[in-house]
Amino acid sequence: MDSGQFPSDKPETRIQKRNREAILEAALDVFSARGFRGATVDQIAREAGLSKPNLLYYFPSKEAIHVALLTGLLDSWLAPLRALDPGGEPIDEILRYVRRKLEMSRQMPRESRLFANDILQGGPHLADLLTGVLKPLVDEKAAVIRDWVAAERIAPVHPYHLIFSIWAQTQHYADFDMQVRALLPAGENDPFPEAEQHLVSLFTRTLKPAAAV
Amino acid sequence: MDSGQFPSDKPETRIQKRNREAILEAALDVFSARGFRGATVDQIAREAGLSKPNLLYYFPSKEAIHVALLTGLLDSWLAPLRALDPGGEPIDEILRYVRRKLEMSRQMPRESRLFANDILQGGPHLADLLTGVLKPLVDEKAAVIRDWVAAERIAPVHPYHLIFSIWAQTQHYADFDMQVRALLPAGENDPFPEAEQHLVSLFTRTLKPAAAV
DNA sequence: AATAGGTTTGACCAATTGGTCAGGATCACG
DNA sequence: CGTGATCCTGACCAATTGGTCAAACCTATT
Repeated sequence: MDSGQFPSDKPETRIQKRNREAILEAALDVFSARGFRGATVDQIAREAGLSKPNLLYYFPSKEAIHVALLTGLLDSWLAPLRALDPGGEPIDEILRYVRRKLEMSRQMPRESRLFANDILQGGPHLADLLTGVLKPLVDEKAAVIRDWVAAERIAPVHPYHLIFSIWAQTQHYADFDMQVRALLPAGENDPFPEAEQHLVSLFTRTLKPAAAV
Repeated sequence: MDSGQFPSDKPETRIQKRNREAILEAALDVFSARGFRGATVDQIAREAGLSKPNLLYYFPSKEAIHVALLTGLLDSWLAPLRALDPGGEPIDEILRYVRRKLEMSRQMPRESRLFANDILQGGPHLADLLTGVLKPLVDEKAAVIRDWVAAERIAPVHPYHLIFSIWAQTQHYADFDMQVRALLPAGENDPFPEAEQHLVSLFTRTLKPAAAV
């Protein structure tokens, strides 16, 4: 149950770089669309333009590809939360976070579905990463929110559940895209502009403190 | 690509009833935990206490079990939304809906994950049901919300996106349960009471109209 | 051009999986 | 009790799948 992709001491060849990237790109496509078990190594290889044995020359196993993909993507996936600035204006900061997260659902729906697929099934490949790198980050930012509440700069709100609210609603537009488009009236084919308006308004109302003393 | 479970003219025997129920119960367990492709007929059969050929005596195929499960469950899954009463007090009605939906996430997480798994992957078995039965219902209730807004009984809000907000946040506690529990501080092992408080507060603030004239 | 190391492939394998089938066991009912 | 319908099973099958391997093929360096 190794993570694959250990950094060998030898430098990476041009070919290695190109193929590893092609594999991860193809794997993102296939894993996010069909889940870990639903994806086949053959599909990934074909989409990466390689033969199956050749793909397995670069990664020791299907699982290793999946883990390498999750680990490699986690950082950029968490960047918006990292950017939440304790020194900024609370409501601006949180709204910026909401907007960036929604933008990621729009631009990187495959990544969102990739994580969702794994967590939905108990996070067999993600659980460790979650408690290892996500939890400390969330604890840190939850503390920031708690302080903003204590200073009465935003309305009282449970920090962790506020974060869950942001995740749930923004990622919903990536993970459940099919449902969203199926249900929205036919006219508008791009849900995101109205989603942004809606979420900004919802969180503004949720967070604006009661009229100052 | 038949739906299975056509209503035969012959009446159902005791044994048929018992076994069909056992199969669907086992299938709910397995499909919700591993997704359609990740589930095996053998697992379902074992968990239902039957042999694989015996299970296939009751349902013609794995797909038929899945479809029968989804169709059979959809109604009870949508009951809370159906119960939204156009004649009731708007904010009470919506909050009651939020509470019932959250309660379902708590009591029926498997059903939530079952639907989530399918929609996540483009809804191969759910798309038709969605546009067929869910869409009319959502259109109807969105109209109710639109009227409440027009009558200034709740703050201005996009009806469809409000519904998405409710779904996303309540189902989050079922679908992403593993993540929620991994991230929440260790002390509290039951996220739901605080989630309810949080969501009630969030939607109250979102919906309460500006001070009356 | 030789050669050593990196890259690619076709052929293959064992395990798993969805599904079939012929026949045996059991049940309901006259 | 007998008999037809229902219920159940072991053995089997074809297809798919993750992974291996020896040999062939490139490519960079001397």
